[in-house]
Amino acid sequence: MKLAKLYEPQQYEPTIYALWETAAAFAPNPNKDKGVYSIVMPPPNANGNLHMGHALMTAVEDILIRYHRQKGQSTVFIPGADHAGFETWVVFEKQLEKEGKNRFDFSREELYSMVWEFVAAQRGNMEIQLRELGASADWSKLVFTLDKNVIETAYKTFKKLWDDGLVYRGKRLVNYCTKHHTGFSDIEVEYEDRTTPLYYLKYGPFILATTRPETKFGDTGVAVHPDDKRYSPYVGKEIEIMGVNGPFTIKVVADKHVDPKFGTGVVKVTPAHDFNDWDIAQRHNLPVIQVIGLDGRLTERAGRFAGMTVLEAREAIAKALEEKDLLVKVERDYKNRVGVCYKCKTVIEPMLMDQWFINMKPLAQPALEAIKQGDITFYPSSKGKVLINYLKGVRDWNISRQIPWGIPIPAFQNVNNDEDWIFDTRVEEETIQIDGKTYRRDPDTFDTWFSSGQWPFIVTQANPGGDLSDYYPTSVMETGHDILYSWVSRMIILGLYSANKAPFKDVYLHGLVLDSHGQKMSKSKGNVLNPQEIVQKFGSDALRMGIIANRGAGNNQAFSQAAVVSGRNFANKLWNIARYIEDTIGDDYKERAPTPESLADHWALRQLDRANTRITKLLDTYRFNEAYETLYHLIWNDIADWYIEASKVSLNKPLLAYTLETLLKITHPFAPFVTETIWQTLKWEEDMVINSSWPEPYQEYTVRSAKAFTELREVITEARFVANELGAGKQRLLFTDDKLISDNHELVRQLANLHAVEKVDQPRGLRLALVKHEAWLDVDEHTLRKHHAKLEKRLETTREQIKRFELRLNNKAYIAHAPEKVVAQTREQLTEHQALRERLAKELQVLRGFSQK
RNA sequence: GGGCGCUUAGCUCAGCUGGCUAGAGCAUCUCGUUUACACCGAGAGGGUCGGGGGUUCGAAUCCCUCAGCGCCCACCA
Repeated sequence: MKLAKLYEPQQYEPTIYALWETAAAFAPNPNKDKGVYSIVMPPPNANGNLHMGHALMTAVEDILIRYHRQKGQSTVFIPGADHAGFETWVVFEKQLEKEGKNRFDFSREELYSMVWEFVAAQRGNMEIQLRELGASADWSKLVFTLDKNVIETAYKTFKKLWDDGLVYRGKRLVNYCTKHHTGFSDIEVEYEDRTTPLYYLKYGPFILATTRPETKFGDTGVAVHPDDKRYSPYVGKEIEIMGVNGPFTIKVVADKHVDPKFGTGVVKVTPAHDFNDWDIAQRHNLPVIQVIGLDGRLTERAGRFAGMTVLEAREAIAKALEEKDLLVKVERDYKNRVGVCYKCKTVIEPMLMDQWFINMKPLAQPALEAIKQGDITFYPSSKGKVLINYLKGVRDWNISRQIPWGIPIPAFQNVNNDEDWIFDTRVEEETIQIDGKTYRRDPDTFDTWFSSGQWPFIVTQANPGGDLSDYYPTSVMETGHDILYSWVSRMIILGLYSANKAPFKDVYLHGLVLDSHGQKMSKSKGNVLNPQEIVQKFGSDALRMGIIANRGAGNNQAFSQAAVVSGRNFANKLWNIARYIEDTIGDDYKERAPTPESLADHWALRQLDRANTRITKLLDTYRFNEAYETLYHLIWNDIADWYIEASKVSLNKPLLAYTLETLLKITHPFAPFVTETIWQTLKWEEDMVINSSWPEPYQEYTVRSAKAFTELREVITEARFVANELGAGKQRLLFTDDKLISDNHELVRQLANLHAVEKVDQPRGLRLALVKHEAWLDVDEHTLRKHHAKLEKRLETTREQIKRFELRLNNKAYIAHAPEKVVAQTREQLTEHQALRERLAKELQVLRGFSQK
């Protein structure tokens, strides 16, 4: 035998993957007669390692890819690697710090090439890991997010937005991390509940509450609600305030933003350091004064407090105010929500900066319509609603980042005129000359999402491995639900804008893979599971099946090692089915004519056909867990438990071969390695299962024979059940004149583990509670009596069920309204249960007879 | 405050357009080494589908309501 007793995945997986790769099995079929199918892989971070989320992502995407490839579509799975702008920059800068270096000691070019080397050293790891996960991606089509074509396309789009007036340079408040020295877009900011003191200050004639006394040097107004009678005399007036650095005057404005019920109903307005205050200042023409610098320290404007950090200044100023008797009280345990940097948790400072913004409203409109019209279908559908809700309130997108690791923004500013900006892609030059004027380049880079938002059309229409335009729009975008806004929405928006078509037809969103206790995996908690370790331990197929089992779309769910173990066992089960078949018919058996002979043959063909139809339907609707469950039951409960066992009594070699071949084909998307290993070990016709065709519906069986087999199954199951209950060891089964049992007595004997199945003239012993057949277990009176109580209980349940069916059928409305099929089914059930009742009652009578003796 | 979910067996979760006795994996109990498989086989127990109301011949599924939990967004001077 070629197949070992135990399937040990580690022994085969690398070889199998290499086999596919050298055979170029992942390349799209040039024949597009059956249509095209494409998935663009969300590019993993080029310098990182894969986590469980990637394992789930790969499982789902690769199942779809392999399935559609087998269906004969020209299928491509396009891999990518992400430079991951800010993410990678954070890791790099940390390392730089460790070496005692500072980013400001280097030029942009120097830093860029340093990070490039840093990433290059790591690159390849994640590609190896994707291979381990079995991703059948076409590696010749891999795109790195900093490839020339990517940058060129990003520039083209930026130019188009520029020309269309959809991108603008604006001095705005942006979310700024003072540790990482960069601004963010609105959706990148995380919010946390923090305890902050709430200071009540004397402010001229008012008392007002603030959490940020350190910004008071930037105050340019005081605001009250327009309807607030307490303060209406002051509105519009300039009032004098005593401050820590002496008196100053300030204007009182009325603005609806102010909540009269909060604090004292008076707000100081600091336009340069608060988003709402900025808005108030815009509405009332208040000046803007910056008192916090990009380094997070107070500026000269703060007088003797200049140079202090925000927190230092807060304490110092509060103290100074107290000394001047300007501090009324402090609420120490006030809780408020503050924006923090999602990497370092530093409090985000709203900072007045010149940045490039994309005007989102006009761009979001077509995306909204596309989703509403159903041009894009979401799985789960609720995520479509979430996205619509987001797009309706979408705000302008800040795409400038003050980090060197990314695509340089192709814009230059006239050194003599701040307002004069031009588009130019000569970003490697610090300054350029045009018409005798000198322009200095923008030192910033694009937000990573600006280029990755164009990913689907970049990798299809500008793929360095060849034109893949025919594969745009892609078939489905599969990614994590946590990047619905940051990525999926931008892809839709920019796809519609640049390529005039939504970038994908379907969106399938998976949830987070949590640890076994339902906690989010994170390095700090130390609960991160490494997919590689799981693969090493249980095999790639096991991880794939374990991670999709019992998992619905869009929901976060705990990782279950038990499910992976179950997947490993399942792979082993399939392996052993193959072993049995190899042992029975040899490893080079070629005949596959699936001509059913025995009842089991007919039944097996029907089960295969039914399962195949069902799995096909489920995969077409992204119901992976149900598809897997269906497959699991087909293989384990139908084929292994029944058909293989039945074939030991009546062997049909070609049909056995056909069964295995079909199983390998439909299992392949779920368990690519074990199926290919078996396929390669047995010499099947087609060279590789990855290239095999998905089985067509096959109905060359007779339903009557298939049903007859299910009746035999009932006989066997009942015999097993009763024998088990009696606990009296191997039994003898008797029947009078039953053709089905007579014809299949050996099958019944073996599968029910009986001593013998015999035809008798006078039955004796315990009659089986069967509806359609009469059979007895040849047990003695003593055993029979023990069984009495159990029989009574069964009769009782049967009676209850009959009552329920009768009740339903006596309901005229039910007969009138329910579909005929359902009614007929109920009638049938009633008849069957009535027959069962008769038999059980009769049996009990016999038993009572014994008891009375 | 706005939006989106979740609550089903001891645990983790499936259950599509309402229709078999509500399912799976793991766990539990009983029996079993019959050469494909102990990563196994045969069998069993276990759920008033969060509570209440409604629509319907029929509700885990649709609607309302209450309770609990979670996520996202906005606001928090």
